[in-house]
Amino acid sequence: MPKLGMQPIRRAALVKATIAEIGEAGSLDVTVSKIAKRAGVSSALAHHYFGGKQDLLVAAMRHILSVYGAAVRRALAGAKTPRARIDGIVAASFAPGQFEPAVIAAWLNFYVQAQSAPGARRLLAVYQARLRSNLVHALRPLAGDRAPEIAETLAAMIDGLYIRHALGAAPDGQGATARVAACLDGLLGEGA
Amino acid sequence: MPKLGMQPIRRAALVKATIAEIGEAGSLDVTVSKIAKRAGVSSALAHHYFGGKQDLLVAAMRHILSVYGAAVRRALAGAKTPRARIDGIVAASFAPGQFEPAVIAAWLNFYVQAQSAPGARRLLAVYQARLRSNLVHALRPLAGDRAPEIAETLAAMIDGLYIRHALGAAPDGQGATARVAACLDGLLGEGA
DNA sequence: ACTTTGATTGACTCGTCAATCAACAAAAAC
DNA sequence: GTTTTTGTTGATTGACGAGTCAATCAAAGT
Repeated sequence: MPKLGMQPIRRAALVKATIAEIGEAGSLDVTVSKIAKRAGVSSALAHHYFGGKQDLLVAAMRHILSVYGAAVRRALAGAKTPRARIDGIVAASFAPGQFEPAVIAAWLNFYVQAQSAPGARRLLAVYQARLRSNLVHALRPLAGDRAPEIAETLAAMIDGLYIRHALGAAPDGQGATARVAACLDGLLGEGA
Repeated sequence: MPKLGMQPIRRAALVKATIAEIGEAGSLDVTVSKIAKRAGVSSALAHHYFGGKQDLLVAAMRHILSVYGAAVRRALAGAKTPRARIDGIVAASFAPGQFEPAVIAAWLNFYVQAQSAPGARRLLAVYQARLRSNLVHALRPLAGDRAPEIAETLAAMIDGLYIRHALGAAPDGQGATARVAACLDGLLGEGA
């Protein structure tokens, strides 16, 4: 079987298996052996393609974030009006895919990691900055100078609603979108 | 040295040490030995007073939540107007004590635990329900029928802003209180 | 004095897991 | 046809950590 060009295939499989394992465990307390077994290889191979357990976990987190980033970009591409841009960002953040157990587990553990792991903190900062930038850009025509602070408020609402829906009874984002919209209307309604 | 009535003292010391250790590690990946050493006792004693590591961690989480609950209750006691009640809840949620590294670590890991540990999930549900109840009660005179949904929105904002401040550059809650107030004004401003 | 009882520990067991290594298989290169 | 490169694993190691236990110590009760 050992054909050429296995590297990217194995890496992808291992990352996928890592995410699945994290989702099943709910935490980063996963073993390399279990991951490797799920990917259909030996644990030694996981160490071969990734330096060690840490690198595997980082790669998994990075993959999750890149998927989310791509969804946001896709949502923004098809939006013409400022309001549609905001709605797109919100919709992407509350898309069904974001509420898969593995994705929820990844995000929550990412927050935990961001406390102490400089790499994770930096990555989180990048994604938060990008989100804020997108929101400010969309809000500028609607709110003028108040765009930055409203963006911060919306970003916090997105995070807060996500966690509440992720850990609450409703396993999807139903209602969250409407709640953000109502809040935005309220904030835009009152003049400077 | 072995006097009588050491049980509560040791338990308290062990809980305190556990929280400190969690704060230092940033995660629940702490060893009983380290905790016991920090509390000035042997690891065997930790197993003696608590059944095992799990119980120790649960006790620590429970303590953190009870401290927060007490702070909220204290804030509500000295508030007379509905608006003062809301401000009190918000102020308690963003009090300096809530942003100590150990407390932040506890909350973030509590979210992680709530995914899969039924006990943690139940505890979280209780505290969220209590927060929502307090908010609805305070909002009723101000918003009438819309109190429940506005409460949900405020609760999400509190959670979201907390996480952003906990993991962001600002290690305190400065600005968060004002942002909640502005959002609330917006939501109350527009009629049904 | 003697016994019971709570407090306390050091030493030990047992399991787990990350990481390493030597070796083997298959394809490619020469 | 040999050598090199790439893919792959089983077995092993070394460390670490949770939980147990028998034994010790000091006070309180009788």
